Amino acid sequence: MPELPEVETIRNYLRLGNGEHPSILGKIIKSAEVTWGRSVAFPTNDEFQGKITGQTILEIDRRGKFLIFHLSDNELLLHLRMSGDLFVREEGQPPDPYDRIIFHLGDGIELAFNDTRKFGRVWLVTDLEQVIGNLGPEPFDTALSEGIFYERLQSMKRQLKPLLLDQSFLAGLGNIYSDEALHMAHLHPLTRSNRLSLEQSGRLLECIRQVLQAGIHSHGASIDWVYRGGDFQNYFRAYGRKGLPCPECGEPIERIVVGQRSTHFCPTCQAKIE
DNA sequence: ACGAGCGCCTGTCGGC
DNA sequence: TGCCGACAGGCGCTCG
Repeated sequence: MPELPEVETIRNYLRLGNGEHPSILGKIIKSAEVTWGRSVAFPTNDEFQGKITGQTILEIDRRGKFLIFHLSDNELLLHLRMSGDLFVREEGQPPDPYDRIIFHLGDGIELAFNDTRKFGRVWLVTDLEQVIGNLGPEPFDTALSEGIFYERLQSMKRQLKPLLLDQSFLAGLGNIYSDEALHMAHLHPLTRSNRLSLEQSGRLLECIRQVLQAGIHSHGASIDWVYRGGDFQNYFRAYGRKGLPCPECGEPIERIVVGQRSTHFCPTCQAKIE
């Protein structure tokens, strides 16, 4: 499900609370109840439950699509993949059938890692690099200049769409926001990265930042049965709009498959650069 | 170096 | 109505 804006929304929800419940910062993990073993990527299930018990949630960060819980002794990383979500609930509620891990936080509060499709994973480590060492730069990192971005694009001959989905190139974009960024930047998804001019690559970086910022501002996108709150789906320019008019020129949006992922673009606005 | 194909999972939707 | 394939916000692996 979630890409950078959705993960950021969940991070804020957990850090700040939402009126229904308070922030979970400062809470102590009394126990972790794992109901789907493979949700725990590292260490073993028993070690995970043993080590995490008694640790305090000091702070919650985000890196790309990863949530990072800084605990008193360890780092807890969480990746929601396609259908994962996190809910703070009062204890004693009937369990949801798709809860995979329940963290009991005391004070009658629990944090549920809910994941219909079971692709999501958690890690409990001492060194973050063990899990996120290969991630590319954070899109909003001011150290990521136009010049650096241009050089990174020039150094490869990748199709733009799969490249933007590659988390070691740039951390945080998924299928929605990469289609949206390419449409805003007027770049064809199959254009090779080394064909971009300095100006085009600068525009791409700027558009990536704009769509992510807009997504965060809308509290993410809500599609299908998953997710709550966000309304960025009402502002899609290309994603999921096959056959509907391009918001800029009115031509029908096309859908193709690239790297097994559906890809939406305007054949007029996003001409391919050979 | 790069991309295609597949596996991991469960649910929804549209067509016949 | 019932079945069946396509599809879904992700990613790691193997194979050319």
